[in-house]
Amino acid sequence: MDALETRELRYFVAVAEELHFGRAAERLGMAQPPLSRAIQQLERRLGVSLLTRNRRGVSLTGAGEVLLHEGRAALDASTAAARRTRRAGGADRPGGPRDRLVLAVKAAASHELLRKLLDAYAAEPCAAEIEVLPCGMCEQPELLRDGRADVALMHAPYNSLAGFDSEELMTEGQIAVLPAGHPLATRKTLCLADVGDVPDLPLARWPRHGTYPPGPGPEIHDQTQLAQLIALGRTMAVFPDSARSWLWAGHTAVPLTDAPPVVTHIAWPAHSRSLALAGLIRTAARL
Amino acid sequence: MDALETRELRYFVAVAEELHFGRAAERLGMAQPPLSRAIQQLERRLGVSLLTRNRRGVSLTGAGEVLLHEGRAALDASTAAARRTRRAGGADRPGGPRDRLVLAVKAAASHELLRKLLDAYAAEPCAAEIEVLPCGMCEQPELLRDGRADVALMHAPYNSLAGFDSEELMTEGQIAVLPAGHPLATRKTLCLADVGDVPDLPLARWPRHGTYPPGPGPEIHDQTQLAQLIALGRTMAVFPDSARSWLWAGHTAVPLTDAPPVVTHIAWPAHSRSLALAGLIRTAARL
DNA sequence: CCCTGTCATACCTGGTGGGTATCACCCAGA
DNA sequence: TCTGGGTGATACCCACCAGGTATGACAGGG
Repeated sequence: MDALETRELRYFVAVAEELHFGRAAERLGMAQPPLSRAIQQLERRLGVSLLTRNRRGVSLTGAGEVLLHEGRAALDASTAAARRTRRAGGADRPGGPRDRLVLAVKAAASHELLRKLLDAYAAEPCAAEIEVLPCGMCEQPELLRDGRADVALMHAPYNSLAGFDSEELMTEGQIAVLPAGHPLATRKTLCLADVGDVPDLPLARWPRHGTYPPGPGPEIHDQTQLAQLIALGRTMAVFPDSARSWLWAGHTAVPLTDAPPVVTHIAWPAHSRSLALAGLIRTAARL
Repeated sequence: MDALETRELRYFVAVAEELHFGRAAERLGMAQPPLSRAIQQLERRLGVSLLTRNRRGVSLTGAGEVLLHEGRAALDASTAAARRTRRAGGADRPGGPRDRLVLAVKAAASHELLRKLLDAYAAEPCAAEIEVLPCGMCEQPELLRDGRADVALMHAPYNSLAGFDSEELMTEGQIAVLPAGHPLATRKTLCLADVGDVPDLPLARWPRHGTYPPGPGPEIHDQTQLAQLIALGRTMAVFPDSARSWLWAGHTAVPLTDAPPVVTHIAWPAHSRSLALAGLIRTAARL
């Protein structure tokens, strides 16, 4: 049973995402006819039809959907192989560059825990060099899969730990971050029902994989913007307790009594076998 | 950051496993010179040296070890993409073949739980077809990774669930399976210390990924052979409680009081998005 | 009915993957 | 020290095929 060529996967994923041969070809930096032919050959090789070419455009068959998912995973694995190999390059020459780990952390996350972790790890004998890679609210899994990161701090239940190994580091409650002047801000505690549907303070919406969930709240793309909008009394947001560290003067934090606790994990690709990573995990587990 | 071509990975993995260009080329069905050149090109492309060609043979650098691991994973992902796409082929045509799931199960496992699961699932409306794939004692992860199976029954702590999603199905104790006439077989219970080092009954050894752990016991490669050797009084083995279902007349099972419990899980690749699979998992979780 | 936008087909070309022949090197053994 | 077997690297050649251009087939929309 033969593996698909990376080129075939790259082509198919482009077409499946664009649902348009011309645009896909442009994105791939090639002409449309060879792309059409390559997809046909792929379909013939697999003995399966992947796309239905109906009048005015293209759509995916069931098998096409499967190949889109699996193909993305395979491409990620392949680029991860290239990246991690490059990063490991030369690290075994004595006197060469030291082992190096890339740790993905939400840019918006509190840095208390992170600092503790980095300090504790740096004190270890023969610790590797840690490069901290700040990322968005839910892109750690992607970074781990395609090899841009080796290990990440994730927050259940916001991030899914599916497919990774992980260790639990910390559990905390959640707070509602409100404009200081708002009536709700005078309360000692709130529950989810209180904050879910406040007409003048619709919950801000974060993008998940590039698209925003529906709802009345404003669309947010970075934390400063959110902080601004809260201070202006336009929106509110729900965060883990440790978010108190970045609150502004115009903000008020009120504990949410019935919000699910947020659990910070350190997570890494399940098949990792690096000594440096094992050391970091051991350090983290001891915190 | 470009993904590596499948061909490059296949070549490198072959060389890294054989540590010999000639044999690797033979295994790949090609001549040695183009293989040498391809590996050189790969090293140049990555800007990293992967192999040290010393006198009399080849060995892996640190980066080479990384690429061997990551490359295997990428190749598995790629063949999984091909296999799963082929399997999904045509399943969306009305009247075409139904959706089909491949369930990997240890050939030696008791079939009580499996039968319950299959019966319950078959009763579901619009259940997919389940193909049961019997496998060895620890190859389920491999089958899931390279797409030969979609879902598996695994036994913690014998199988590692790392990298998969899973649901717990059943917990059971363990027993020692002994020759009926042996003095130990008269005991009501045993503990691990009792069975670990019996001079005339060394524990049988199972292969793990093709190699046998060291020890005095006989090397086993299938369950019938093991049953035979136990009945002959040459060895003993430790199994989950449900293994009682295949005991022979000449065997005696004695509960182990301090052996870790064996937890049967249903496990599947973390990124799966198939409706049929979701149905099977729901059924399993309700058992 | 033509025009436009889409994907497929036909045909050509250059790059490259793979083959054969051979070299360079290292160690073993006489 | 010479020689021979076994290793990976180099030189060179060829055929195939990935990719390009030009064009066709077909469906809607004005």
